[in-house]
Amino acid sequence: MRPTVHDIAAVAGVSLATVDRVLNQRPGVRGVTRQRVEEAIREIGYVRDVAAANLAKGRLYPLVFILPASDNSFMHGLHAEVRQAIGRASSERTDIRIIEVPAFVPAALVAALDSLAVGATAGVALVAIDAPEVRSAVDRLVAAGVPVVTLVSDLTGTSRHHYAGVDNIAAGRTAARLLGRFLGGLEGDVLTLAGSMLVRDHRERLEGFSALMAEEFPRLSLLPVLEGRDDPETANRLISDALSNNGRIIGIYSLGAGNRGLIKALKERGAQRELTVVAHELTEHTRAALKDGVIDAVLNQDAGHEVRSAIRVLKAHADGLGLIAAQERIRLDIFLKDNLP
Amino acid sequence: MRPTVHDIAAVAGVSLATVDRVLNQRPGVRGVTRQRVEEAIREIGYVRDVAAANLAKGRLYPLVFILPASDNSFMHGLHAEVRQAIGRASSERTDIRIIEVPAFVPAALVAALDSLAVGATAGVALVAIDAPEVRSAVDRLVAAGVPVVTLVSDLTGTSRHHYAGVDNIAAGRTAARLLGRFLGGLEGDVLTLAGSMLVRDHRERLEGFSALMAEEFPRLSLLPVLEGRDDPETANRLISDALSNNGRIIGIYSLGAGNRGLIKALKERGAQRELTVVAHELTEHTRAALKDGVIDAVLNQDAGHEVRSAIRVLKAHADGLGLIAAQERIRLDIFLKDNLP
DNA sequence: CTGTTAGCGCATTCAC
DNA sequence: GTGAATGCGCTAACAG
Repeated sequence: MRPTVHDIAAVAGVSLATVDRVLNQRPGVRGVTRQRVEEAIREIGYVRDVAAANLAKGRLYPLVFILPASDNSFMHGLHAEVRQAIGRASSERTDIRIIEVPAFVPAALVAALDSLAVGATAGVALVAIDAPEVRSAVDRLVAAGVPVVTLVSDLTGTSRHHYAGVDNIAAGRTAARLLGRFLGGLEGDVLTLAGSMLVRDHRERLEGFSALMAEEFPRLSLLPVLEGRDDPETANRLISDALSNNGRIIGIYSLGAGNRGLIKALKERGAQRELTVVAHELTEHTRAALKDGVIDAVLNQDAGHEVRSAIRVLKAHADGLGLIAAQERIRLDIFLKDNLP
Repeated sequence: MRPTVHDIAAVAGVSLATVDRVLNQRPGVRGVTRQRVEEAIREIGYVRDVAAANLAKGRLYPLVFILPASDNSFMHGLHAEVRQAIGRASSERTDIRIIEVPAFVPAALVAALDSLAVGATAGVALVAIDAPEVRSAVDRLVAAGVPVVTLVSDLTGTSRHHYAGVDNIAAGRTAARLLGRFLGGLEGDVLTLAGSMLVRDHRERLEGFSALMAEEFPRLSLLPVLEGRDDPETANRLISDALSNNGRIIGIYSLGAGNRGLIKALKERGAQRELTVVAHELTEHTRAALKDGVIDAVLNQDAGHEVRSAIRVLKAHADGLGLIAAQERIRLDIFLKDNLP
């Protein structure tokens, strides 16, 4: 049988209360006594039973998810995953609240972060915007002792504890290799469509894509990036115009959301053009386009995994526990029409 | 506050013991009383606190993993993941035992399955061999009330509760499309290397690969499958011979393990031949080969995920709980040299 | 058949 | 500073 607090108490020759004080680093124990208890703990190899502790404490984890109110399928999916997590709240001892903020507006994000009552929240997950004021707001929160996890888009150079999302530079490079190899030895122009260069994930994808393209596929030349604000309408217009004005385009990398608009534009061109297309995020739209052959590959991040991971990480951090690193790594999923889930 | 057994007892006007009997479907309760309790449960929306229940029971989950003693990196990795799970045993209330059996020997697997003391084991995970005697042994175990999960390779047509592994037909199709597209419009022969047609996963991969090749890449013709028994030496010899004897080979699909031998053969040929290669399972060998450009893509199943999933599923089944389906889906990972973990 | 009671491992009052 | 006692939600003897 695995040792308990009673065993510690017996070995150290103190009472349960004292053991507990030491375990939870609370004051009111003489240095010598503390030493004795800590030695006993090490000696018998005690490890705390978290489940029992949580039961006794009636512990709840009040978590906050700050999500952008973007009207695209990926963000809808992310919202849905958080709501599903809310549905599991009782069995996971979590109490999750969603704060919606306008997309791409740093001030709104800062306001949301600052609104959080420190002490009343055990952890925060946010889809970060890469702006200085957001950085400071995050740092303030962390300094106040609140665990913070970035979701989908990271915020480097801050003290956030963890990033639950894919490696976007690797994503860009992967997209470039797929596009380059799928195009064989062809020569022509490649179009890139982003949401906004304000968010780090999009910038990084573009960076990785451009770098590998330059290194390995010199016969393909990159057109200046288009910014569609992850909005289907805008994306549609931008792509349509570009295809009309440039007959040399043979490949497209859509690295943001709002692919509905892209797909519409591609379908309108129809069989006129043989294009190879790589897009991000598996949604009902990209899935259908993949099946139809309108899109050749979809790179994806599993929103459900990201949300579950963020929760695990925040909880673990809230009570100083360890994690299974491999379990928290968010993979870059590559979908062809053959391996759709 | 969420309702407890006390609330049920109060509403139903019975004692805790009776509530418990109903909750755990134990005898010794009159029909009417049972009804009354069940109604109270529904009325107040009670859900059992599993952690508290396990604490009170001192519950342990004695699980058994039956693994083949194959000498290849993938199986070594799988073993390692199970051992890591054993390291987490105390916090997960599991007691995991590994039974090693010779690879590809149905009788050994059957013996291992039959050796399991029913009642003393809360669940079994096994890398299945697709043979009739194995089927019956699994069915016997399930009939005796032991939850069974197949790992890596499935056993359809049995009553096993769950399969923790990838969709191997989809894997084969995906490999075919990658190879086909990477080869552009080239014409030539494609070689397939399997471990053994005895295991279902290899058969299915080949099936998916052949089907898609025939459908979409008629200019590539498939050579008869080679069986390397997942053994590096054998694989090396088979591949070397094939490459020497046939100059038309332009692509290779290695759908089993033992890739060390394949890679050695490829390196010996060196720059003499421009080959496009897709292999399975990310190991130190395939990873290095991917980086070197010897292999173009690696399809992988995350052994860690498979093991953790098998454990979650067995535990959930052992006490009749639900799962998060998406969390238990084992993805087909596609690795290019750019998105290696 | 049903109820009382004493834990599981830990945290937390409230005395001493 | 330290300890004894009580309870978290649930289960399992043991009585009745």
